[in-house]
Amino acid sequence: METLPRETVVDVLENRLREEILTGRYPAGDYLPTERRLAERYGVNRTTLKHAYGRLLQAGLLETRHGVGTKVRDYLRLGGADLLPMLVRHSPDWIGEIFEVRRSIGALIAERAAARSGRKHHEELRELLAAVRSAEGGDAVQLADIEVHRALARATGNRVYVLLTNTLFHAYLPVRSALVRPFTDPEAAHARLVPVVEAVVAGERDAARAAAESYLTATERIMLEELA
Amino acid sequence: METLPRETVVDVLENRLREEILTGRYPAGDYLPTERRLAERYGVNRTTLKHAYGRLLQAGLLETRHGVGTKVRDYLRLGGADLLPMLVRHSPDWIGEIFEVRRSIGALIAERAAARSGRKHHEELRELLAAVRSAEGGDAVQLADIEVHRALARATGNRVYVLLTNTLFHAYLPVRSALVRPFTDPEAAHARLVPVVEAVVAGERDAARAAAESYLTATERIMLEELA
DNA sequence: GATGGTGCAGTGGATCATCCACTCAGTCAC
DNA sequence: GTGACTGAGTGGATGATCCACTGCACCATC
Repeated sequence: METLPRETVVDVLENRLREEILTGRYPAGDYLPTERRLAERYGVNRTTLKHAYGRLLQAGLLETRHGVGTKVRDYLRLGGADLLPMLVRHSPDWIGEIFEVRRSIGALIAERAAARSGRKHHEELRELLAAVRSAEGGDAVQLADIEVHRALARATGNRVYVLLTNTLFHAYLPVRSALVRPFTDPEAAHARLVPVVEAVVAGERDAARAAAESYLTATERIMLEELA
Repeated sequence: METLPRETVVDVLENRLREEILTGRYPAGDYLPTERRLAERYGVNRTTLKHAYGRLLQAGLLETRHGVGTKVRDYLRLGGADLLPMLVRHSPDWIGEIFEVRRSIGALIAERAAARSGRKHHEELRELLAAVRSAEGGDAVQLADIEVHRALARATGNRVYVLLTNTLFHAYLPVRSALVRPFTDPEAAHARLVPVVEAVVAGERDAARAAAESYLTATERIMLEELA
């Protein structure tokens, strides 16, 4: 059973506003119209608008000052990686840059995991790797694959790598369905991952780094073919 | 002129709720009390509570289903790096892990910047480097230092590195004042950065990587002495 | 003319009461 | 059994209202 997310008014309004900001209709540094005016323009209640504002504020796109107004932040300069999902949704040319970073950090993680992981991690990695092979359907394989990468990040012993892995994964989310190609064949997906896990389990840092790099390069190539 | 942020009711409530979640009073997976009950418990209006909820929802700590309730997400497993600021505020032992990642990624950025940056970047780097030396006061030096790192990230030509740098910087923010030690002497701070910028400008990848690594290790050591 | 206080208009902050939409479990006719 | 229905409880959305804050024009004072 899957719970499908529903589009609330606030969701729609949030997306609309974000789009207007990202397209430059409301340029960075500019003040937005007043809440009362904007609410009227979009045909919603001011309270509703404020809920949408709250999210964009939390996301780092807006900046509010009581008694003055709300302005657009210079998000490209000051924003964090959590902006990526919305940036990708708005203009997919981010994907290439994300892939490059993913490749470098993935290699880093594999190396650290090889250096530091313990028996518990190794067992978990092997289990999750097996799950990739037995998953059915590209979607399930892709998710199983992601679980392996999460486990690799955990195996570094550094929780920040887990969060970073999630951040980069979230960045793919908006276009995930378009990136399912490398995972249509469970056997192939499994085979590509094996060298990485084996090198990590064997504790061979350089091999792990190299294996991760070539794994990521390979899947990346297949994905980009699809997008092109 | 500096605009000091004021604590609104929503701010206070948000922090309070976040703290209760991070301390495990409301464990991951559990449903929170209903909005009406919680609002009453904290002595605020339900609308106000919803504003606070909105932010925590956006931050990935909560998950709401219409007609059912609001539950705590498994943020440590599924959350992104944007959670770091609040995690650090709650338990500072994250700092060590953040430093390690910062070091690796900083080295990565320096290497890429050395490989790809152009004359424009070089000029900007030199200017910002000079600004470190002429800054007055630990706080200003620290900010000038950050600007150099932002510029290094921009010099990679990959915008994702800029966002990642910001994310890691945001993670320090809650304890920034405690990490000002390396920046009390502008000359010393400047001198530590020089090798990094010079290697990048010279286009020497390995030297840039090594210089960044040793720079980050050095500042990190000074910072950690302070915290201990 | 420069200074500093004051009032006002406009902004966002917070609340309240109320209704709508959704979910789920229990009920009941079939 | 099966399936439609109902009601209680949940979050979603609204509109009206008041509060707190900011910036500026104004003006008395010096």
